[in-house]
Amino acid sequence: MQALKIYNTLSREKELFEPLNAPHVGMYVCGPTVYNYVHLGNLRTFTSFDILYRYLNHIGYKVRYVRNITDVGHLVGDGDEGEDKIGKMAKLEKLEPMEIVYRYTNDFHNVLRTFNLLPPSIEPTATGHIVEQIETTQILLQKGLAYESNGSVYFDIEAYNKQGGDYGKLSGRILDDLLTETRDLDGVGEKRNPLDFALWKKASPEHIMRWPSPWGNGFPGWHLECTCMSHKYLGAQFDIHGGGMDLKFPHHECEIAQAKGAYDQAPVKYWMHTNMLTVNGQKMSKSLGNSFLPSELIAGSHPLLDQAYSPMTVRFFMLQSQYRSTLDFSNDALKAAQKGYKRLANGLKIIRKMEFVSDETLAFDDKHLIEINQAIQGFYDGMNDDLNTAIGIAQLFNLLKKINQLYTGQLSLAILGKEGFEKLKSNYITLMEDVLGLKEEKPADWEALSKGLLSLYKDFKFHKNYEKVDEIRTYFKEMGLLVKDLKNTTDWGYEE
RNA sequence: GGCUUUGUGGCCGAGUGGCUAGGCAGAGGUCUGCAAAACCUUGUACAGCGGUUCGAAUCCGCUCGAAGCCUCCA
Repeated sequence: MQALKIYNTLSREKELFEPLNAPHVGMYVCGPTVYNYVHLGNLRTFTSFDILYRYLNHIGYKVRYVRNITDVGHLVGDGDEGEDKIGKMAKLEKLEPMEIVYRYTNDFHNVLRTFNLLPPSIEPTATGHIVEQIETTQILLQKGLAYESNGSVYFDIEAYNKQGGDYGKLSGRILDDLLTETRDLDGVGEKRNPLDFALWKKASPEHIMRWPSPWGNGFPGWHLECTCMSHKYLGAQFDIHGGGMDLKFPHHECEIAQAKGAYDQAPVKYWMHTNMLTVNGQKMSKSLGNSFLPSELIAGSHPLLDQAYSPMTVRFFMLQSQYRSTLDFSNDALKAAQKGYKRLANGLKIIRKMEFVSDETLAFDDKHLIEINQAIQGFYDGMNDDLNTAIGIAQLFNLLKKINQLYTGQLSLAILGKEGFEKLKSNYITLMEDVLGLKEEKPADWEALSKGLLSLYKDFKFHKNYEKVDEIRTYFKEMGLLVKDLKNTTDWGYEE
């Protein structure tokens, strides 16, 4: 097993990853609120955890990866007073909330598939776990860590900290400072303390999404779902919890408080947070209006884009930086990424078809084997150091050099030796495809090629070179297609 | 204002006490019908100012710049 180190937000240090129940690993990642299309910044976070998931699997762990879908409870605007995001969209578009949820859940899944992210083991939804959320709320009430107020239930942060809680530890906040800052704010309303957050909210008469509860009709608070679902599927304690940095406070802080309060133990061993994708130095976010949809990127249809970029180009671009660094989006950077990715993809295409051929007349030189081993080791060293995909990619380029040398005949297979070749081939393919998830993008539309081929066909036919004419017909036939000689033109069609 | 980061060559982006990151772009070369690709060679970078050290881009301090969180956000 590789000695993987990951940066734990809780300790602010890189720690050796030691699962609670090796070889099993429990991993929870905060998924999207499905009230709108996911943008590129969201995608970066999920891509980072896709790498973690892939790498853990690759080095032999059995991972249960839970990533939720938030389909209720996430409110618009300030704290606990705003409208439900999904309910709002439903009203706006005159649709059922569930129609909103499904539309954007489908979009989310399509995007992730396009960018070659593996699906999680379990993808639970908040609305599917109302019962669990009510139960957890009851436990917290019983323990005196929550209170009911006008049909809503709030988590009592002061009570929690008096009982030994450490609200603020994850994000480095000092409770007294938080209290001082928020004391001036008005509109505390139902809450004893402005920091207290909703576990259960009473539904106003016009609120669409509502469930019966011991406190009347209402809906769960946003932070609660993650606590309940991670607890249900991963247990009271699990290994990894991830999400974007912007969720550290208050969302993850609240999760810790709820779980510790209800189940008396710190829920998570390693907290991981991914950094933001920026555009011209500013965080990409919907409210700033600088976000791209993945579809706009692929189509090149956004005013800030010079051209279209393929999904794997974007994936490569993201993997060139470490997940804890901000990554600034720019056309120049993406264009450079495109060239880099295409080079790697060419390597994949080349090595996949290459087989070892021995040649007794050439002497084996272990220099190349050593270099290949170093590159492979370098890849693992990089990945083991808090998933440094930038180093991983750099090592892939070192392997690529050998592949290209073989391809162009500047290095012969015999000199490299069978062991070196097999290592080169299997590692290059596995590390690139399985671990980094960078696959070949084959041209989906072969219209241009077929046009060229038909043009040659016409030429051969005109010169009565029927051998070549038949050869071209065979190429089409192999794809289930048929060349058709029409009166005025030549075309292809599907073979019936 | 508080908390947390961050400032690397033309661009992107790793590294972090002494040893080549890598990619893109640029220059020279090999190859080549032309071209492309590929390969080889090529970059005296680490915001500024002090300090610690035999030695700092890397540690410490200050200054300046940037970002994130503190309110929904991946």
